[in-house]
Amino acid sequence: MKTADPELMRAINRFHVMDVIRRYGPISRVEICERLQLSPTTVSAITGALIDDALIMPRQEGAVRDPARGRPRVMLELNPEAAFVVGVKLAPDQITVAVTNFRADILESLTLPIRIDRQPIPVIADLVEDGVRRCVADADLPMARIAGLCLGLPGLIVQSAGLCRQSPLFGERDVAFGPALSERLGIPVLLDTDVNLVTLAEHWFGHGRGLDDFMVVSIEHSLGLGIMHRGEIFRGASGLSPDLGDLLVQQHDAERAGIERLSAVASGAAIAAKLHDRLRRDGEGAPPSLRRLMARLRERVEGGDREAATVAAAAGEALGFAVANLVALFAPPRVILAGTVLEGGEALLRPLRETIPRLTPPGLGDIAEIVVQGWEETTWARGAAAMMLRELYGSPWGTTGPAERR
Amino acid sequence: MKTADPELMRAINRFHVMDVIRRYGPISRVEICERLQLSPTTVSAITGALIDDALIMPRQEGAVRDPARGRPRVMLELNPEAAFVVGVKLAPDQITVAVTNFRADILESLTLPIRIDRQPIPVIADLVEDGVRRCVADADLPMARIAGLCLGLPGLIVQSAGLCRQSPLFGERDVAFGPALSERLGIPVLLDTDVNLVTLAEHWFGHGRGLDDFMVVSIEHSLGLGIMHRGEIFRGASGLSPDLGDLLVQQHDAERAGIERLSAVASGAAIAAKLHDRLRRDGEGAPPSLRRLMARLRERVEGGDREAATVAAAAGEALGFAVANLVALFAPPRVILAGTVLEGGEALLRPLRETIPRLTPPGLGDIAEIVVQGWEETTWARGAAAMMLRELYGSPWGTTGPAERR
DNA sequence: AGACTTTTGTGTGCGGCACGTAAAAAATAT
DNA sequence: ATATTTTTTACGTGCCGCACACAAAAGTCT
Repeated sequence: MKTADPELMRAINRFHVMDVIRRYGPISRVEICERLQLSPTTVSAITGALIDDALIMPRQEGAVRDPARGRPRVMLELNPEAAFVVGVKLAPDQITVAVTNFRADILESLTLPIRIDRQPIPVIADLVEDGVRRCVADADLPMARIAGLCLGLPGLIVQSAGLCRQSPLFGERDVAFGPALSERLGIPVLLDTDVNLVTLAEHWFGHGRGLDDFMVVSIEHSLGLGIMHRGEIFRGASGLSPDLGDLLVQQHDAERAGIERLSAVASGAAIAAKLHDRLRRDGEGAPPSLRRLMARLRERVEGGDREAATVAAAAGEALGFAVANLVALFAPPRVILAGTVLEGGEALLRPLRETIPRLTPPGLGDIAEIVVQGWEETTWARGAAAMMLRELYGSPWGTTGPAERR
Repeated sequence: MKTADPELMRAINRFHVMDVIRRYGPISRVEICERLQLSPTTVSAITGALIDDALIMPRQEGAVRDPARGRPRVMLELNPEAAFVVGVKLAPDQITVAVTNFRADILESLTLPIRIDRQPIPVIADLVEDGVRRCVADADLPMARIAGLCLGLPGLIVQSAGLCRQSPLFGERDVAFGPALSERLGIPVLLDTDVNLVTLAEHWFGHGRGLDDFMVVSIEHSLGLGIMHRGEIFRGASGLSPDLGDLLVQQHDAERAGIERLSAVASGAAIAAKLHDRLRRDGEGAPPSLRRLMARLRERVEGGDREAATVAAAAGEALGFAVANLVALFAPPRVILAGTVLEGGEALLRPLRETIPRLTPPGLGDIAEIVVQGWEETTWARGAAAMMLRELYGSPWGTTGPAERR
């Protein structure tokens, strides 16, 4: 923790004001005073400075109040054009790019269904750079107006350094992908786990709104775990976010009992591998995308394919085991399940839903509520934007918080 | 997070100065300036106030410096008599009480080998009250000079409320033991998990010194898990500390495969239960204390008792599994193993030591260093003192940090 | 040896900045 | 015009940092 000086004090309060305007805006100065327990003087000074910086702007209309007497309130809101940011998500089979404004509204997005899995790093960087430049151009913005970029990908990431320690997408370890992109595009680049972006998005706009503690489990090609803990994204000691795939589970189906990494049982990649075998045996080709594959899984299970059902059930139970352990540790009031694999249907979901309460410790069982979040391509993009915007808001100590539903 | 005002600013800096003096004291004002990057003016003002409050005191001697020229430094150090606190630890078979001064030096301690397990709550409270009053009297202090008491016990504790949600020591749930004791003794009482006290003690004085991230696994009657995360004791969402015993493990010994709570395999209580059967069968009486029991376990294993060895090995492996999972989540640079059960010897320790690196994810394997801490009765007592002192230091946001070895 | 210089640590006015209180000004409804 | 509510302005307090003065010892010159 830093020592305090007037500058820090100002930064803290300025950030709070920004944050309240983002969450509850349009909002008047008096209301900000109430929410933050700051004096009108301070609020006026800070909002004045923010208006001068064009980060927020006043709006005359809409100042309704019950007894509409007295001087009308001047509502303040974020200036959507104060900054623009780019969010990028890398997955094994696609690159997605989105441009948002200062309110994390998506202005333009672009999906490239390209298999980047195991491509050389410079090639991936090329693809990302092209995608970003194209998307920014489509949004009718010059690169100079882009304040920053946030890129999410699966793996072990040291966010602070923009370093990818390890990822299923990269053949190499310890890739400084953040600095490399920053160099290419000439803008600040944040690197983070894809699931952390979704976690932040859920916090600002989704099921995590109003909650300072919740957990997101994403089940795509890789498994991801995002933890919101006391309003901050939880990162392990080295700044590494925890990797759900590295958790160990017990296999309790009889044939091969033993300890395995969760990613070997329940990830999209693992399920795909097991299903590919099955499909090939039956003379079917492998579907091109994870989404298609999951649709195929569901068809098969509904068609009575026992083997496919077993694969799905094993995955669901293993996930349940892991989630129950996580609940025991973090006691989150809500667990959000997300990811393409959930489209595999009830064959996977039912065992998962049943296992979690069964294995959760009795004292905590009533605490965690399980929510399944239909995956929207836009969710993560807003998350990436939010992650970058949080930097721009100038947070003195980290995360911000959820937006009010309006 | 609070909004900032000059008062908070002062509180932050004042706390920092206190903390630096505790960690590195005796220390001169200049050195404080260097460490905290505060101006001499500020440091002088703050130390002046602290001296006025008799929390710290100057000391002329010992102001050595390489080229011993110029005005000699006035060293500042904590005033050991600024406050006194009491630490209490409850275990199923004993109550331990210690009185410490403002530097967490133990002045007087007292161990009552009483089985409190399942006694009615008021009886336990009586015993604690008596023990505390006696120990304070032995330290030649009137109760009025005791600034507070911190009590550690196994179970699920909501520290902020002094509430014991659940404990192996109490027959009831949701016992407001903190307020009850506070009422009886007329002093502030903090309630916390016993392992959190040890964790804080390790941070201030032990193997966690200088580390902002580490984990403590305590293996006594119950299993305990203490996590130091970014210099703060990690608590789950509801303020509950995670309970290691609630973690799930796979039993991979053939006879009864399946999912079990770790506490059913590796806790002192579980081992004791299994061993009692064995001892009774052989016509031996059950040893009175956990420590004795563990000695017996070791004798047996060294004497070639296969069944005892199996019990120990199963416990070790299950613990290893759990710890490996925790390492995957928190990536702590160090894991401290502590607790009476470790005195059970290599039969338990070896499998534990072997399992952890085997199951730790490859990317993190080199990160976590495993340390076995010989259990000292004094450790937790200093922890309890530290926990209470931290409050007295007036921390604006939580924990402090390690002391410098001198 | 004694006075002077050098060196370093500590305390004191002063300005800057941020917050808060109180009162004035602004802007509308009655 | 009056009442009411919001916002701004004027002023006071507290804290930090700067520059400087003061304090105390070691070295140095006469």
